[in-house]
Amino acid sequence: MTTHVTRFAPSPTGRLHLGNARTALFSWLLARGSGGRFVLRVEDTDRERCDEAHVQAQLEDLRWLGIDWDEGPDVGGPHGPYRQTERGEQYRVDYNRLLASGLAYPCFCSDDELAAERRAQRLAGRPPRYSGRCARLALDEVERRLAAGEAAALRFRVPTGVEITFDDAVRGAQRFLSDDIGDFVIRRRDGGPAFFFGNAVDDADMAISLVVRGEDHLANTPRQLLLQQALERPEPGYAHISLIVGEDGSPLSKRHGSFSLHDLREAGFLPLAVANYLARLGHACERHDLLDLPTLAQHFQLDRLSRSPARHDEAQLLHWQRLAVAAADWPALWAWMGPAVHRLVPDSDAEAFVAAVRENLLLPQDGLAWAQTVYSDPLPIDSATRDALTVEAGDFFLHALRALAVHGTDFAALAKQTGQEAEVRGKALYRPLRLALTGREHGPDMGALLPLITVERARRRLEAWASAR
RNA sequence: GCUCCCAUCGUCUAGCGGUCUAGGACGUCGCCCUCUCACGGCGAAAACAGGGGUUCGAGUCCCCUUGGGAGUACCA
Repeated sequence: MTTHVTRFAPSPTGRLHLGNARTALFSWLLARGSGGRFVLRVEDTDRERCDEAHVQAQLEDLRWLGIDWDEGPDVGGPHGPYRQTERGEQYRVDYNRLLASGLAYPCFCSDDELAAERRAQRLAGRPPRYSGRCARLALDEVERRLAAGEAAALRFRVPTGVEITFDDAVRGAQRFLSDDIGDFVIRRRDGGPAFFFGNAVDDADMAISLVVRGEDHLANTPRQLLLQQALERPEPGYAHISLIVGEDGSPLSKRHGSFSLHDLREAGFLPLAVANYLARLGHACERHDLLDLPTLAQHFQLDRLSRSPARHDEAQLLHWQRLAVAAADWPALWAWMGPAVHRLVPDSDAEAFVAAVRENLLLPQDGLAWAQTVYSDPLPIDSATRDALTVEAGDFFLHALRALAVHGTDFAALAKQTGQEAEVRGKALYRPLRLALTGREHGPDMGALLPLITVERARRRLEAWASAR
């Protein structure tokens, strides 16, 4: 098996999106599954939108998911620094090389001029590409303007009539024409590296063997290949994975609900559930059971990645969540349920409470609801519950009360005696008991629940019903 | 506009010219188990976007149409 050195290069402009998280996970899975390395690089060149808080938040999101890295801004490594804003030294060398060989040239065009140019091209039915105006400037004019302190960006001189081909690891052979690509900016007017440049140069410098990224970068790849060739740098392999779309097939966006990793976490999804879900979105995993990350990595295959966009599906996420909850141990679930539950449930009941309700939980809020059901005193009776019970025989709860006095929280014994005295069985026996004791028609095993409810609360609940008739 | 990518059950997908009366998972719906729900077991409904080719033979190869998506930025 090929050893993959992969990377994840987020731009810290906000929280980690579900799609980015999947890209990160796939990259990590490939590196770990092949015994390779995984590098984290921060592409923080957009000074307007990037900030340190976002960097920390994204690293935190990644760690939460279970992803770790061998090299990165916080752990260092042989190819650092791992923040693009700190790589000015590295970039300077390459800019000078390109300048010296005439492969790059300063561009003095203003944003307005550029916009006008594009508009005119569009109107004329031509593709909006840089005209190359500054590419033809006389050398002495360039020097004069530079000397006069005029701000200039740096553009890469794209060769004409060249065919750029590469073999995408998921999409196969790709072919692009250099004539379709306009000269693009590699250094911004403010001196910062433009995406195509920093991204391509860093991938080469950090010895990345496989760039895993969203399909939206597919058409960008020839630009980066051109740059790497011009700089005589090694070309990494590329794997362009399909994007995640919303349930309606349109690109994921705010209107589809919460889709940052952080939002999912806040909602109470377990990291293992999210990882298992993501690892199967657009990837045909032969295993259908809940897998830990190392095992997931073992079963992750590049050639089983789908080429078509994958829809986010809440039902599938919930499925993995169910399995993840079932697999978690009780202290984990207890912590997961959170302070609201901890306030209601006495510490001494914690383990028993989790054991009783765990099969009825999908999210922490479900735990809260059960805590309220068990520990509220008195238990509020809603009209639906009242209506559901009107059909029951009058003395039923008196019998139940007597049985409770004799058997305490032994639900099996309590039910048996109540059934005998009230002369009911099956559903006619268990339903009203459950309804009166919990206020709900469905729920955890009563044998486990009743000891938590305690004899005292159970008696008050039954009395309320006995006197209500 | 131009360039590129994509197209199998509702969803994620298997399928890499014959073994496909198209398989699995989730979801849905039955039945069983059961004090309820869930779990588990059994079963059902459910798809090759359309049209042309190529071929003895096409879900699988080619073209067109349609429908999605991306890029064409001094955003990544």
